[in-house]
Amino acid sequence: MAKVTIGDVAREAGVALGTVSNALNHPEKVKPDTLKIVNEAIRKLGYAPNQSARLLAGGTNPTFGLVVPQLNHGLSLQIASGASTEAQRQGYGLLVATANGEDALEQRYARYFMGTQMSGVLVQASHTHAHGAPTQFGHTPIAYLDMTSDAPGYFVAADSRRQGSLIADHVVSLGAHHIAVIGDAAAPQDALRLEGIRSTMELHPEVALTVIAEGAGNMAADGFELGIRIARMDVAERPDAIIGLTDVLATGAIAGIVEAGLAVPGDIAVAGCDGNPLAWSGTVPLTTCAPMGYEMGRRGIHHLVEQIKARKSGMRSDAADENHQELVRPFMLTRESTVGRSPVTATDAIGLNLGTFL
Amino acid sequence: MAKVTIGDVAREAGVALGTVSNALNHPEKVKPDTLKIVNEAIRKLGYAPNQSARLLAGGTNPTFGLVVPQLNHGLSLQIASGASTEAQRQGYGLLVATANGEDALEQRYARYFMGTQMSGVLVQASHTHAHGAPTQFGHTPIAYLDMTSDAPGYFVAADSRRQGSLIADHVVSLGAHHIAVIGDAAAPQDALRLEGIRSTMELHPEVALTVIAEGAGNMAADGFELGIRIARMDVAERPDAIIGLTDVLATGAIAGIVEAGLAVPGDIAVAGCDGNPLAWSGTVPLTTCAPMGYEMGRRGIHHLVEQIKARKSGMRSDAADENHQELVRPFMLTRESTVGRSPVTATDAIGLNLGTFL
DNA sequence: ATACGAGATTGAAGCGCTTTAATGAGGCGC
DNA sequence: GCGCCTCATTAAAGCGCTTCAATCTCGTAT
Repeated sequence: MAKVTIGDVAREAGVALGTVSNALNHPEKVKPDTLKIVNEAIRKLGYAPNQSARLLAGGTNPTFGLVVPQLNHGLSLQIASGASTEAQRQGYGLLVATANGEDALEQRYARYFMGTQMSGVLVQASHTHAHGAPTQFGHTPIAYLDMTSDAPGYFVAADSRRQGSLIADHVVSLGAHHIAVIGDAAAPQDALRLEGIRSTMELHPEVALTVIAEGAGNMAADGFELGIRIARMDVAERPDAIIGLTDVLATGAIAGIVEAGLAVPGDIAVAGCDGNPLAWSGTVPLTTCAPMGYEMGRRGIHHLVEQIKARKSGMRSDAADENHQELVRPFMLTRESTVGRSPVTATDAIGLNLGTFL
Repeated sequence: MAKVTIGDVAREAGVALGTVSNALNHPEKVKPDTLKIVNEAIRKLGYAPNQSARLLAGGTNPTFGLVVPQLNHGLSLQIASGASTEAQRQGYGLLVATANGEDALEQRYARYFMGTQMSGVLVQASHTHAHGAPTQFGHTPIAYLDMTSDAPGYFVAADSRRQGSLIADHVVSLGAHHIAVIGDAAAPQDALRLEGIRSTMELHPEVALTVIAEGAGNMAADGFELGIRIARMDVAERPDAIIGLTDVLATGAIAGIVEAGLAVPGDIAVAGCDGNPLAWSGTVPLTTCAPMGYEMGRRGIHHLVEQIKARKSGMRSDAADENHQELVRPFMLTRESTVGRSPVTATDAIGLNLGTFL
C-alpha cells in the first residue's frame, strides 16, 4: 500500500527502469513479450505513476484547466459543460476550479494550472475584469471566456449586441407599437445590448422607443417599481412592451405590472436580454436571449487546441501576439412573458436535455 | 516569457536557491529584508513555482479533488458548490473533474488526483456503483458522496428514507384520504423512499395507500400514462394524492392528469421525492424533497479534513478500517402541485440565492 | 577584545520519472 | 564465418523544487 515506484516495478519485472517507462509511454518501442511481463508486474504491485515526477521529467499533461468565478451560476455551468465535452472529444481532460467570487483565488488557480503543466487554461471573466486586460501567464496556451478585449490573446464572448437586436426583432414582430427599454446601460454588455436594440429599431421607425435609464443596481425591486410606474401610465402613452436590459430587471417589471393590475403579456409584453436561467421560473416565464455558454466553452477549448497545434508545427508567434475575438451567436428563448401561456416550448425542452440553458 | 525557475529568481535576488524556497514556503524563517528582495525578484520575473517539482520534492498540495459523473446535473452542481465553499473555508482548494458519464474516465481522474498528491479526493457515485464497493486508492484520504456501503471508508448520502416520510407526512397533512405511490422501486434509493413512505403511513391507518409498481424506466411518458389511468378511475376509488418515487414520474403524472381533464392539485395532489431541479419548471411546479447536495459536499470535505488531521496526529488506522456513514437530512420543497398556486415560496427563493437547489 | 550562540543563509542530496546516448543482441549478405 | 546494420534494452543525466545539515553572521556577554 505504501508508494510503489517505477523502480519497484522494474525490479519485479527483472528489467531496467527505463524499459518500464517505455512500456508505459511508448509501448511500441518495447518487445511484446517484455511488455506483457512489465504490465503483469504493474498490475501485481498496483503501481500508479507519480504525476509530478512524470511532468517534471518532461511528460505531457493532456488536461485543460478552467477557472470560473462562480460554479453555481448558469453561464459558468454551461461553459464548464461545453468545455468538458469538447476537451474529452479532443482527447484531453478538464479540471474546473471555482474562485467563489474571490479574485485572488482566481489568480491562484490560474497559476496553479500553469504550474501543473496543463496543456492550456480557460478563464471565465469575473465581473471585475469583464472588459479589462487579460492577465498574462508564462507560456501556457490560454483563452478568455465571456470577455472582450483588444489585447493580444483569444477571447470568446456572447454577442451582446445581437442579443439586443434579436429581442427587439421579436418584440416588434409581436406587433408592439411602443417599446420601453429599462435599465441603466452602465455595464458594457448592457450598453451593447442597448446598441443592438437601437439598431434594430432604426429599421422600424413606426414603432416608438423609450429608454428609461434606471435600475443601475440591477435589483428586481428596481424593475418592480419601473413596472408599476409604466403600468400606471395613461393608456395612450403607455408602452405595450418592455425590454429589460437584464432579466432581473425584466422579472421585477413583470411583478410590478401584475401588482398594478395589468396582465403580462396581455396588456404589456415583457422580455429580458441575458438568458438568466432563473428567468424561466418566475410567475410568468420570461422571454429572453441566452448567451450559449455551452458553445463558448466548446469554442474556448477549440482555440486552445489550435494554439497547441500551431506551436507544435513550429508556427511561432505569428498569431500569438494578435487579438482573436469570437462572438457566439445567442439563442432566443421565447416564453410566456411575450407570447402568452403555451406548453413548454420545444427549444426549452431541447436545451434542458442538453444541459445547455440550465 | 520562457519558463522562470527558482534559480533565476535566486540569481536576480542575489541569494541562494534555498532561500527563495524558504521565502516561498516558510517566510518566517527568512529575514524581512531578504524576503522583500526575493518577493521583488519574483514579481519582476513573473515567477510561478513548478507544482510538479514542488510536489515531487515533498511539498504539499492543499487541494482536494472532486470527481462527478455529470457536471450539468443538479446534485453534482450542488455538491461541487458545497465542497468548494467548505474547502475554501478550511484553507484548501478544490478541483472538479467530470467524467461525462464514462466510468473509465471517473477512474482515470481519481488516479490522476492521487498522482498529483492531492490532499484528498471526493467521489460522487455514478449510477453504476451507487451502492457498490468503493474503489480503493493508495494512501490518499477519500470520501464517497451520494453512495452508501458497508465497506470501510467514508460515505455521505441523502437520507432517502426520510425523503419518503417527509413527503408522505406532507401529503397526509394536506388531508389526503387515499394516496397512490407510483414507481418501480428497483433502484435502491427508490426502495428506501418507498420504505419511508410506508413507515409514515403506518402512523396514519385512516389514509389508504396504493402502491403501483410501474414505470421502471423512469420515463415521463410512463408517469403520463399512470396519471391518465388514475385520473380516469371512479371517483370513489380514485386516489386524491399521488407520490412519485421519482420527480420525473410525478411530473409525467401531472401532465397525464391535466390531459385527462382533472386539476392538480384541485382533484389530485401530486408530489415527487427526489428534488430534481427541473421539477420546479413544469406547468405545475412540483412539490418534492431535495437531497441537499450542497450539504453533502460540505460534509464530504469535512470528513477529508478529519482524516488528514487524524493522520497528522499519528492516530493510525483505528478509524481507517471502519465504515463511516452519514445521512444528510433532505429538505422539503412545497410547491403548487400540492398546495396550489401561490407566490414563489420563501424556501425556494432562499435556496436559489444560495445556489442550493438549482 | 574575545568567545559564544541564536538566527539567517547556503549547498547538496534527492523526490520519481522521461529521455537520450550508449550498449547489447540478433539477423543478413558476402 | 565475419562484419555491419537494426532493434531492444540499459544506464545515466537531469527536470525544478524542498529539506536538512553545514556554514556563516552578528549581537551579546565576558
